[in-house]
This record gives sequence, structure tokens and C-alpha cells, in this order.
Amino acid sequence: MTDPKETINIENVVASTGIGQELDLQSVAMDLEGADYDPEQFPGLVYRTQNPKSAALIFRSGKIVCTGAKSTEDVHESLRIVFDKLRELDIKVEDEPEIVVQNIVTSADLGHQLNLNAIAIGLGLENIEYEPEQFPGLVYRLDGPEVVALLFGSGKLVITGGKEPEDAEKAVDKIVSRLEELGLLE
Amino acid sequence: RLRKWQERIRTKDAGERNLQFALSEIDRMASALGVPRSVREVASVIYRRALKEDLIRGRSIEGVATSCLYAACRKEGIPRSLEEVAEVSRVDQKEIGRTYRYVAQELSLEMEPVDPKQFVPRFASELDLNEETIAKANEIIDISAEQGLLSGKSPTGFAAAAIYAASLLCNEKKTQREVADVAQVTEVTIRNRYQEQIEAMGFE
DNA sequence: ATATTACTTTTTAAAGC
DNA sequence: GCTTTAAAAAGTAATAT
Repeated sequence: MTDPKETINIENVVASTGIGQELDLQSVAMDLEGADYDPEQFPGLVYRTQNPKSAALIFRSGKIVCTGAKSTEDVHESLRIVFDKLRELDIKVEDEPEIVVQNIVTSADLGHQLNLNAIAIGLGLENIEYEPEQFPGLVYRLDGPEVVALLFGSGKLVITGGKEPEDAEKAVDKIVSRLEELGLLE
Repeated sequence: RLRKWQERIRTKDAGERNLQFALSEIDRMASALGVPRSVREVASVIYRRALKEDLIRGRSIEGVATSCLYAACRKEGIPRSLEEVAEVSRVDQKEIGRTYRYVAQELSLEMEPVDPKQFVPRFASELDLNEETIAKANEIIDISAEQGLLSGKSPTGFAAAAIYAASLLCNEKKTQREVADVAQVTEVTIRNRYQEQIEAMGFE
């Protein structure tokens, strides 16, 4: 039997950082190719990297949010590209700005179909949210690790809110053991 | 001091007026939906609890009132879909849905998932179906749900498909469009659920 | 009638309304 | 609260072919 932990796949990593320098987004938007800047709609400038694929939101304060990367390593690589692009525009950027991972979104597969109705009752209606009229997934908030899991009838799930890959592994372990003791896995 | 006293009264009056408004709105929407008095009473009780727990701050009175009515219908076993409730409310479906989830969570209403069978009597009545067809629809829902087909599916779509299937099996055919219209789902959804249910029933 | 596109949920930072 | 960005899950819906 395949360990559900081995089916874990990181789908998105969100991180924040800053260049320690205020920016004139209007001029950055003019000089940076492919930059999307519409201050009326959103205060951040959007810059997309191709390899690795990601989207960086650059703010007036110099703070930057990177999203869409598939790994922590890709986050660093993407931001290195963004930093270099800014340096090309003669903007001073610290040598190695601190990068903080804020959220990791993961998907996994429990390998069995799930009876969400039974699971809702089993985990306790006060601990879950399951409104199939609004969304097909059952929302399960874990205590430790502090993440949120979305369970689907197919047995696949999404784990989000974690700060490191280990959070997803711990979450899958907890979910599997809880469902097993409830006799709701298979 | 006199000023504070007046302010308290003003606040109290405003609060009282808001409560009256909420309760009259619940009454108006309940009438429009044609639900019994017991549902309005349950909705009122939930609304007063929400008020007591200060859940209305930052939300519209109408939104919370509508959500309480939606929850009350479910609690009483005669659910209305969010779309149906939204039709008689001036708050949009999306806000009703999220406000309902917030209220249900904060008040620990422990709402159980809606049983598709609870929609059958009303939908069947609107379609003028026989008792036999109704019984068949309920049977289809029970059997296919037991086989795990219900997970993640909308209860109205599930009920609509079962009613459509039952109408065929009991020689009282209704078109997908007729059933789709009363259940307020698309024909595509009925078609998809219908295929799975027929297979689960061992027909095909 | 089927295929695409798009929206529903969750998470998270950023600045400003 | 909202606005924007990314991503998965599966269901539903609107539109295109």
C-alpha cells in the first residue's frame, strides 16, 4: 500500500521579502518589460518570471511577495531574478534580502474514496465545514500542525496554510490516523 | 450625565428598531418562501443568538437575517437552496452563503449536510408526480448515497437527477428541463448525476 | 450534446481604500 | 471587509462549437 505521504506534491509557495528601498512604481513599470501596474486597481506592480514560473507583487515600500513557485528553491530563484531585474534599472537591492515563506499549498491522495457525510459526523460537525451546495470539499482545520485541509470524495486532498513542507506530512499522518480510527478509510 | 442617559436610550431604541426590522424581514422572506411558522420562530431564535453574540458587527442585518432563515429551514428539515433564499432576499447568494457559514460556525449550530430526499416532496409536488414515483426517487437517493455517490455533490442536483430517473422508471416522464427548472440546476448536472445513479442502481 | 472557460473553497503576504 | 497573485482539489454553470 502506498503511503499517502509519498503522494504529497507542493503546488504553490508564497513568500515575502523586501529590497530595503522605496520604489517609484510608475517608473519601474515603464522600464521593466512585462510589468503590470494599475494602481487604481491594486497598489502592487505585478511582474512574472518564466523560469521558474512565478508572479512577484512589488510594492512602493520595496516589499515584495512572490507566489506561484513550486518549491522553496524556486522561490529563491525567482526572487533572485526579480532582484537582478531591479538592479538593471539602477535600483539598489540588498545583497541577500531575507526571504520568509508564508504559505505552502500541497495536494495529496489518500488512495481511497471518502464518504464525506460520514467523515463530517465522525470528525465532529463542530470541527469541520462541509457545504456541498457551496463547495465540494470538506474543510478540516487541524490543531497541530496549524494547517487547513480540504478533503474530497475522490480521496484527494489539499493542505494549505503551512510554513514548511513537513507541516503537510504531519497533517497527512494525522488525517490518515484519525480516519483509520474512525474506520472511514475504505 | 443626562447626555449619556439619552445616548443609551437612543442606542437602545436603535437596537430595538434593528431587531424589529430583522424579524419583519425574516417574516417577509419566510412568507415569500412559503415555509411554516415554526421555521420563522427558529430563525428568530437563531437571529437573537447571533445578536447576543455580537455576530452582526461588520455585516448587514439583512444578510444575517437571511442566513438565519436559511439555517432554520435546514434545521426544520424543509431546506431551501441558497438560490431560492437569495431570490426573496435583497442580499446576494454569495454573501448569504458566507454569512451562513460564519453564523453556523460561531453559534455552533452543528448543521448536518442536507439530505437530498428533503427536496423530493416539494419538487415532486411542483411536477405533479405520483407517490410511486416519489418513493422511487427516494429509493434511488438512498441506494446511490450508500454507495458513496453523494460526496461533494449538491443536494438539489442529486435530488433532481433521482426524480428525473424515477419519472422514467415509473412511466411518468418529465423532461430534464422540467426537472431542472423546479430544482434550479442545469440539465448538464441532471445528466451527470443521472448516469451515476442509474449505474449504481444496476440498470444502465 | 460535448468541450472549454470560469467561478466556488482554503491559505498568505503586500498597501490602500 | 475589499482589491491582486498563485495553486490544487471537484462540482456546477455559462458559453462555444
